[in-house]
Amino acid sequence: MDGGARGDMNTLEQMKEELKQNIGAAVIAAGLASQEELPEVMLEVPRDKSHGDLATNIAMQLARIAKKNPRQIAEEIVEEMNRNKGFIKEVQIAGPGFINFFIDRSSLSKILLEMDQQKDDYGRTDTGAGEKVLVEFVSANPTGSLHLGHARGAAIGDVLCNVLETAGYDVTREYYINDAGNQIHNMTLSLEARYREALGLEAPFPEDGYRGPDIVRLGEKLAREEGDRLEQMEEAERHAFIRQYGLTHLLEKIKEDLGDYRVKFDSWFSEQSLHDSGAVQESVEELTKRGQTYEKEGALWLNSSSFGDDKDRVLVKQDGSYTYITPDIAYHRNKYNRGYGRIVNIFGADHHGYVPRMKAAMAALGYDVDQMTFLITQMVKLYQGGELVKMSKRTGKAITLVDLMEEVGVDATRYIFASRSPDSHLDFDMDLAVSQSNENPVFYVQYAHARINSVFRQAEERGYAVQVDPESLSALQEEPEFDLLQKLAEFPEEIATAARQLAPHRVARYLYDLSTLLHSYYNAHRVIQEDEKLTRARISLLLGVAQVLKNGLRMIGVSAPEKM
RNA sequence: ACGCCCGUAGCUCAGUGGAUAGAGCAGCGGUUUCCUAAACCGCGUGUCGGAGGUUCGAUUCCUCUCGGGCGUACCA
Repeated sequence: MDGGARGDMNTLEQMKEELKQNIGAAVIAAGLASQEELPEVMLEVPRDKSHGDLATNIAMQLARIAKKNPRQIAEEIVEEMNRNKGFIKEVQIAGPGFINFFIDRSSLSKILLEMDQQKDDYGRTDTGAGEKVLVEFVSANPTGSLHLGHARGAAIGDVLCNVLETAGYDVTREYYINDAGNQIHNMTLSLEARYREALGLEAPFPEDGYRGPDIVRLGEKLAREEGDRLEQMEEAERHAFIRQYGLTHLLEKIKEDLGDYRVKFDSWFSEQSLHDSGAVQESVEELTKRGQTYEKEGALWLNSSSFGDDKDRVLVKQDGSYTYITPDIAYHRNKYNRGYGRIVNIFGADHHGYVPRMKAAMAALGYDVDQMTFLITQMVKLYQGGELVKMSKRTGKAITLVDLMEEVGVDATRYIFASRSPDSHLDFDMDLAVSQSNENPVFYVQYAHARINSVFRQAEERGYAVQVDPESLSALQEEPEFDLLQKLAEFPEEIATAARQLAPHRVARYLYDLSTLLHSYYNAHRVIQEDEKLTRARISLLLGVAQVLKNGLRMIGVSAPEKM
């Protein structure tokens, strides 16, 4: 905890809390419901401004309990509340029984003072109460380059982690390295073949090999560095060497590319370490001890169908080796044992079949499955020149993360992925993403930030101090100014909601909406003008907007330029 | 066959147990002696895929159904 910034409710939250209590008290005072019957009072910001600044549907919720029609109930609640007004300027009953509250606008400008205190911390809440959360994402096999799907997973995972942190969770970002299975053997054979090709030797390519250009390049590099020395080795020795060489370099490249993409992990967790420590074997033994395994046809099976899986799964094959699921069980068991209250796994849709399996395994081990959430990111289709770009695993042809960063840029790529719901099937339009025009939404938000800074530069030239001036705030009287203030006040709650719903794309939407308000305001009202007090007030307001844009863009990993 | 995701305006996508379902793009028409026009303002008759059900109220929840994507190994 860092003192004042976290934990304190901001102005809007205080108002809402106070109002909720007043409403609840009024319901009881009017004899409409007892304390026990009282539903939770819901207060929301109506879409339509003519419906007030805050509204509650409590009267409708009470219809059954009080056995009266909602409008009648609303009347009685309002009757009780009239003695207790405060910051509420006006109350109206509308529609089927909504109670709409209109806020005294002058009270909202206080938010700018809070923001001025909190600066980069504005938006933080203690919603998560410091709960430990492990977020595993990307976790691509170290067998080649990261592609389009990983780019989406990386962006969503990273933004989600930022959101969770801002909402007061204690987040660990983890990448699970599948450095022990069959696919690594495949990588080894593929790299060996490319190495031999680079030496000009006859080299049949393995059936299920990795055909990407990255392995070709790595094979050439290996040939340059080692010459034909490896050819003199025993096969086992050579494979061990190539395997390690490939793993090291491919993983390094993945780290480097993710770094360029502004994604950093706290932890790189090796599958091999689970084998080395005996954790895999231990997990099998634990499941057996719990009576959740059985032998059949020479294999060891997990009784996963008793825990919601379609069928039972093999843990140890006839030949004594593990299936891929077994080390994964050890891995997730390890996550639980590290004491995380919440475990979030972000997977691509092509692996979603794995979810019931892993949940079943954890349930069989006696863990609380509800602590573990799987966030599935849906497929990305890439369009270029109006046509679908085909990917091919067989030929290794695929658009990589590096391609996207080079052709589209990190800001636009991250913004596009971050602004879509994880479970929407995404059409990624390269032409639109690259375009430097108003078609590209990332510029819209960045431009709002740059515009404000441009105003600040002008203001400074004219001798204004670019800082919040508490004395001037009463000059903010225009409708769009109130809209902006209200939007700014909602920011912390928006982040908290995004965290609770594991919905990082809400942040991008929020920033877009805020930018709309800003651009509209900018076009309608001049910041710098004759009236100095008003000018100072508007500078104060824009400082708040710039701060939230900056904080929000930082959260989605997009730059906030001061000039464009 | 079964499981998961999606189906909302011409296109790309938001959204929600509530009031008249929204935004961008595309299209049409306006705005610049004025802090950046990458902007703003105006113009939308949508079976919220379809049918039932729960509810005072369903696009939202449940069931069924149609269409698309993905997945269902002693591969990973």
